[in-house]
Amino acid sequence: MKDNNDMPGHLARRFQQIAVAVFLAEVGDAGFDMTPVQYAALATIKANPGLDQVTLAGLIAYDRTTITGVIDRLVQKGLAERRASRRDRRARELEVTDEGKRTLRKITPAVESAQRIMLRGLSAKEGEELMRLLHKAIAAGNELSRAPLREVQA
Amino acid sequence: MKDNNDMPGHLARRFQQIAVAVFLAEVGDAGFDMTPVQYAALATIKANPGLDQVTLAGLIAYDRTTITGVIDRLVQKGLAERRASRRDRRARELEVTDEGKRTLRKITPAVESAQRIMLRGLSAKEGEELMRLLHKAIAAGNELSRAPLREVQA
DNA sequence: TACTGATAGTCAGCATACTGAGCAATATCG
DNA sequence: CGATATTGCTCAGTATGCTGACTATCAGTA
Repeated sequence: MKDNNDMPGHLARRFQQIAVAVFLAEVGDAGFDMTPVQYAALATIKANPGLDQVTLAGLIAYDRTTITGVIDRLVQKGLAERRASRRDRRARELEVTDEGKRTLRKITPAVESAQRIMLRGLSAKEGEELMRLLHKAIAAGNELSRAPLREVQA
Repeated sequence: MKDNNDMPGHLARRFQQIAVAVFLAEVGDAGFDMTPVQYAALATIKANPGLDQVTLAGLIAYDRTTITGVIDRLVQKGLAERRASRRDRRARELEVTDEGKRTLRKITPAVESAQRIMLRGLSAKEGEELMRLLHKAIAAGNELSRAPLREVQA
């Protein structure tokens, strides 16, 4: 009888659950109110100023319907801006505000600390191996979800 | 500049995202409408007939407030029953119905197929190593989430 | 036994995620 | 050019997951 705990799907869920809890705890202790999803979106906007929502979704593998709400909240907190594009009036160009940049700078240590904590049961070598295997499994399954990773076109 | 894709938290999210999509696709193709969370709950009730909701939550590491809705849906589909306990009038005893048992039997091949697909990018050895590392990381982080795994007391 | 604390379950509220539908704008092709 | 297809975004609806609060009940103790 196969136990739930021997199923990769169940382990995936539990690891993610812990990862989110650790992230929120570290970031919260540092005095910030931001989710992992919001952080990834904000950091990606900063690295690609002026990108549109679909491109952002592709870069971090979010569903396009999820991005809408995430950006709503970043905008509402004053960390990002959403402007109509002039080249394509359907699209919204995204920018990080000055306060968003300040927040990103100050929050980074807590984010990095969270990444260490969620691997604290593993040696450095095991941690790297886990990352490698996750990468490989994800690459093979990328197209199986509605929100696959998409590279930017040059 | 550390990329999102080098952060274990982000990889955890993506792997889980793919795992859920694969599960829903396989189970849906087999003609069933069940989520990974519902499946784990139903299978665990079947393996521990008469258990209460808090114990169930501990066995699969769900939050107790999440369990309520999951069981609501299992009951609504006619797959499980919720009865008041006679020993403790606060508690609800959970059972799998006959149809729930039939469903579990018939759905198992699709569930196992999903587990294989989500590891299809890895060799058998790599798949086992990924499971081992996830187990180890999860064990170390178990107490960091609000819904840790709890063993049953004998 | 009365008081205190802990426990089982639910609920409201918020934040992902997804399905499917729809609108507006752009791209493509006959 | 005009019909059609595609694309960017949003919205309604559903299902996790969590925080925090609340009720009912139970357990332990003075």
